[in-house]
Amino acid sequence: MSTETAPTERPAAPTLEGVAAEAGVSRSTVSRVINGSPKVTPEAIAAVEAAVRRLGYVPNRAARSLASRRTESVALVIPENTAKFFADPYFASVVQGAAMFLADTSYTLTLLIASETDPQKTRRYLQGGNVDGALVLSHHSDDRSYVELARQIPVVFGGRPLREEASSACYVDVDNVVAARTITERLVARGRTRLATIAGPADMAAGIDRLAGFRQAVEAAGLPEPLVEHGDFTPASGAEAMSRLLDRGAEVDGIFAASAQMASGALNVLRERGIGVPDQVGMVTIDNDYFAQNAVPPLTTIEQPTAAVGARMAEELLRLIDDERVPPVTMLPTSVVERGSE
Amino acid sequence: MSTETAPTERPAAPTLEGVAAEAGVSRSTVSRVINGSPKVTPEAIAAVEAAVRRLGYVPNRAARSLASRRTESVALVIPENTAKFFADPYFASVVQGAAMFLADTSYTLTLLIASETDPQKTRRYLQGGNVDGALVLSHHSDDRSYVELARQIPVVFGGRPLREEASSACYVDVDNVVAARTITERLVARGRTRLATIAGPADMAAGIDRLAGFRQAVEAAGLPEPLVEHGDFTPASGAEAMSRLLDRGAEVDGIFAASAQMASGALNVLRERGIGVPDQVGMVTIDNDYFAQNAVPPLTTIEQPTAAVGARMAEELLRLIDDERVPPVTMLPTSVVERGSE
DNA sequence: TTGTAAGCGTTATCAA
DNA sequence: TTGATAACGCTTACAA
Repeated sequence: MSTETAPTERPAAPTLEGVAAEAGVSRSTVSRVINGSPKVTPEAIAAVEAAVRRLGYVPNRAARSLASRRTESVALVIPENTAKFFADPYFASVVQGAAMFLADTSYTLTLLIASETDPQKTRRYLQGGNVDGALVLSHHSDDRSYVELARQIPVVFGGRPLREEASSACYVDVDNVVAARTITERLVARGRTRLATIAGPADMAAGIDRLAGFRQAVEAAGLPEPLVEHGDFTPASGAEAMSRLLDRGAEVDGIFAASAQMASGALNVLRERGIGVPDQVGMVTIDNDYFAQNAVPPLTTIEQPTAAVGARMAEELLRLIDDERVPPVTMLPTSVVERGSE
Repeated sequence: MSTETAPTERPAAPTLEGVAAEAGVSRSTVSRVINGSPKVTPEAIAAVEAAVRRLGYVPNRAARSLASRRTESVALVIPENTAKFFADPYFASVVQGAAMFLADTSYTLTLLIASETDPQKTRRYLQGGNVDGALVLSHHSDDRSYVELARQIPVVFGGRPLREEASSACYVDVDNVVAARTITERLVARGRTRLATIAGPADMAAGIDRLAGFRQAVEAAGLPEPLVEHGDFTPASGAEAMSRLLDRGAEVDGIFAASAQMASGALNVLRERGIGVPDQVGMVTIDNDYFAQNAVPPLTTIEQPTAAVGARMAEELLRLIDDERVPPVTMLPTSVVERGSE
């Protein structure tokens, strides 16, 4: 009868100590080689590297972290309420950008869903030395706690946090005001004069800024007070806002939807009511995702460098972790994608 | 002159030792309380918990991991080549399901982008004791290495791995054969007789299985040999496949697209060529994502419990980690969503 | 039930 | 340049 009880037989992983023995040097020297210290002789390096290869040695992260007091990992904080977080192409792309950037570094990305029921859990995790820093993709008005967090550990926000007073935090974003103004100007250039907007939430920076940009364009063109209905950036909310807009009875010939998802929902309503785009009403939006691309008709929109936003966030966070200076605000450029829907 | 040089002043985090002193017990007792050991008196528990609260103590993950030899974290392995991984609503939803499930446990989810240029990096990470297990969402033919990996650490696959010989791995999936057959039968029930399919990649289980299910339905109905064109599940590939299908000149009155994204691309081509759906040709697909929902016309499709797949994967992985037995194959049920496009 | 003490695998300090 | 040796903060036999 075998005395083995373990269902899975895993050989003990080689340790730094084992490598030291194999290479005929001390643990310190092995550690130095592993960490690329310059103060090691070529022979020692060679011996250690050979031993590492022979044994298939991989440093133990926990031990390293315990001794060095650095985890080499950062958290990506995602608000739980954004249940469909990943369903949003914008977020998906930002995450992708951050993940790809970090993949080329020694850092690891930990996904942290911020529990609504137990916000403390998130803070405990973040402050418990589990990560060296955090990327926060909230955007919501309740980002208050994260702004505070930024005083405790390095944090980079994706999108301008509403409460900017805490200058210790830095963020990466696009200029939503300019983007909205620019795309609205296309509507104006097409001769649209009775404008309306399906705006985003009034408690999110992107919602506020895009509405502001839209208003700037309307005023600059000397057009009458525009109609405004709010949505929450989702297709369904866009459809509802569009209905409300139409039900107000006012004539509208140009619409700026603050997100392509809302534009997509709005287009469905227009189609149902038999209103042609761009024949009867022009439509422009923001986000060059598949909602904008596959809309019927395809939409003239603003393209944001979403992956670049994520990558830049990660980059700045690592800088912050290394105690380097980073600009408090980084604005990435957007561009217009012309598709004739305006 | 101050002797402080640290740019950021962070007070030393309270340790278990500090809590022990504060509570007037030994470190072991604190540890027991923290870990919910039953062998502690209520008084001791109260004292420790009070001390923990007073000090705001948070256990150090690295130390705990080092001592217990468990990391309490699992990796989500994502193939780098799937550049638009997150852009795929299916993956996004599975990740979401896994993340939400884990959020309610003590486990952490680490995003691991599998570098193509340096596959060893991924294996080293996975085998280096950085995680207690891994969730693999590859689906591709090159999942060979991951199947091997499953012999080293607990692994749960999302979607049937092509090389199933390694029975040490387990996976969670839906029955793609049945799903494809079922939805194709709707086409048949509508009286469609000249069927075609825009199939998925021939080197992915989902592609193979859906094609097989489609063929089963065609044969069962006694219909003639169907036309087959392959795509890679993306909208663009669906459009191209649709074009090829039409260019073959054969009359087709019913199409099964193996993914809603491909169906979406195909619909664009049909629209351009003035072919009405469902008037002239019926279309059914798989995935009840926004591509299916917002297609024109909205598509009759198969709904998969995507989030549940992710949650189940995570659940089984934790079981595996606890050395419990889990079924090698878990099939989650799908359902038909009728929208009249067939 | 509680405490003592020996690790867990690295890094870091300080002599040599 | 190298090597002892002491942390790092926690878990876990083993004793009491």
